[in-house]
Amino acid sequence: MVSIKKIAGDVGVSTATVSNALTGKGRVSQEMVARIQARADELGYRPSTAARALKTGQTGILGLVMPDLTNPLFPRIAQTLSIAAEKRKLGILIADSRGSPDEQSEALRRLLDRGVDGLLVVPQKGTSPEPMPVPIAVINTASDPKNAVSADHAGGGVLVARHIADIGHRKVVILGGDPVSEVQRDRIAGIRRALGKDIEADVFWGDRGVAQAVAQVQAGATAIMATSDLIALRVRSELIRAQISVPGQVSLTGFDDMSFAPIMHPALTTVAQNVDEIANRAVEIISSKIRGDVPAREGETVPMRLVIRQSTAIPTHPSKRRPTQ
Amino acid sequence: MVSIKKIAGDVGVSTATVSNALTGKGRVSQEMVARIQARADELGYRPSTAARALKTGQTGILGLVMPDLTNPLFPRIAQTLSIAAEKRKLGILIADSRGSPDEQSEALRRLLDRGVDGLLVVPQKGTSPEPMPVPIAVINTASDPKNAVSADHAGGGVLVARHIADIGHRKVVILGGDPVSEVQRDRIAGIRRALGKDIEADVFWGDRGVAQAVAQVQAGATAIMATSDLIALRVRSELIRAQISVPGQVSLTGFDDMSFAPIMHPALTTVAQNVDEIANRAVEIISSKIRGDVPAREGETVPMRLVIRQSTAIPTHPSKRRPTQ
DNA sequence: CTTGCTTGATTAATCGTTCAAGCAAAGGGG
DNA sequence: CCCCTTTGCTTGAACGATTAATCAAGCAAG
Repeated sequence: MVSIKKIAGDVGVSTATVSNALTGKGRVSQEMVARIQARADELGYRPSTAARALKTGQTGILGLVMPDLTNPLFPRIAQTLSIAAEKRKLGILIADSRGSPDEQSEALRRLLDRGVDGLLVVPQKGTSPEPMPVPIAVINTASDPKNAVSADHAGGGVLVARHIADIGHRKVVILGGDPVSEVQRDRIAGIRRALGKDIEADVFWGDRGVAQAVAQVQAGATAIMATSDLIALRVRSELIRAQISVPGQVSLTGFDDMSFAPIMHPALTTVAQNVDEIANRAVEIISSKIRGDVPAREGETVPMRLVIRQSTAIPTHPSKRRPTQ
Repeated sequence: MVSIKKIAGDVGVSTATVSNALTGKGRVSQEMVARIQARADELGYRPSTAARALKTGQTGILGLVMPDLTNPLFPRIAQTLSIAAEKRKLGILIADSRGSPDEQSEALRRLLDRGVDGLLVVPQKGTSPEPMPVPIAVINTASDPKNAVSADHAGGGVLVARHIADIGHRKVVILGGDPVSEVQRDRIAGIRRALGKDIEADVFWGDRGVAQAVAQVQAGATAIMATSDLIALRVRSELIRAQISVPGQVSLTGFDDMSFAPIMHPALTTVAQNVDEIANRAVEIISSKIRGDVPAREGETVPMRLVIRQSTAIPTHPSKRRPTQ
């Protein structure tokens, strides 16, 4: 390994000067900087992150904790996060909290032991991580806007609900996966708010809810609004089994615009998160906190985007349609 | 931050003794070890990874490079990898090579700069990473078995093909996504081998291939074997549009057992990778190389598993069935 | 009583970098 | 001609651990 010392020896200066020249900090003449740079390049010098970390107390590494790396949204988050982090010369160390809050704390501890400079946390359903010795950015917790960046889940709910209302549905089913999830509760809250009281809406949850939703369609509901594409796909299967066509007899919507949403049949109308924006803001928050600045736009929510595809349509049976005002 | 020095001062010994006591290396009396341990626990001592890394030259961090973090298989790989690594007290730093071989090299370089002890690489389609200054484990390259661990893609092909043959199909379509991918070529090779020459099989590729496959079904093919669940789902949509039922008129198979495979309709027959096994072996290879041992079972391939669901069935039309011998 | 071995601890160097403090030379102002 | 400031570089300590070398003491054997 070629160190600063080697370069110093070759060029005939002290190590401090080399350090200064390379980092652009102290006072070094233009000419000297050039000579040192040149030699460094020749030797293929790479600074030792370990030494630097030891001296400065900063590793340049961010820890990323996800509730379950198996989460279908994880790839996109991880990717954008890693790109955003890289721009700021930060690395990302991953940890999996495997479903349990205890494991989440464990994961955080492990990351801290590794000396991360900051933490990016997508918290376990229903938990909010305790205060940490390093800056932390919480992703997608709806409730607590402090140092958190989240999609506007309620706003997303409003978007789909309005779409469904606009095209004339008046009896719908809302289908959630797990009532523990704040995110899903927020989405539902948004949906209900936008539906208003003109429109009849039942809320069902989980696997049992899927069956209930189908039954409700047979009882006259014309739209099913799922809080996740995964749930929507499950419903879709049940609907086929029950010989109910989409969007002919019932409209179907999801959330998150997962990989399969555009290629399933019919292509699913859904609400997409602006993952890029979220990831960038999260990293931005963290890195400004690390620098000691006050992060801008902290706590602001990121708007979602309605993606209208083929799974939603005007209710066929005129009697079920809402009269246009 | 509490350091070894603080503990040494408190207990009244030298830092060397503390280091020895805590790591269990040199010669320290039982009693002294206990006292030091106790004090360390009281103070909540955490060794500085930076200092250790600087001195020993080992960071305890593995770099993970994936061709595209958006890959639907990534979550499972990342999760198992991170668990496997953690067992061996290793961390995982991620990097994304964003589709291009150049970016892949870039990503590798960045990880090396961060001082990783080893590299886990899922290579870009059609590339194999050049020799590296640290141990490397290549995941899912079919061709070069050297320090690589891969699913037995060809074997997986054999499995589905045999299944399809067994239930009596005799005219089938094989549908690939991208001919550049060695993995997909291997899968197809396995399929063809197992089909033998009794069975008529056409191979199509990409988006255009989807349409061709559907046409071929209309011309009498009774099964479509896709090299990925994603492609299978796409075909499924086209089949619905063409009013062709699955598995009634055509059987459909995929690869990889992705999240949506069990919940789409009909549930997809597919071939699953043993992701756990692959990840564990990869980490095992790396960590034994780091320790300087010769890794066991290097280059061996990991068997795939056929998951039979509802998308495959005996061809309905007797004339299209293969006569049972 | 001397020699030699074992045990349990210490000393001091080292990893590669950063950074405050210091210092010599040059230049400018009075 | 002297003093002060600026420039450009050096000195040396420090970060927190590891580790080879050393050493004192205790004990057994001869």
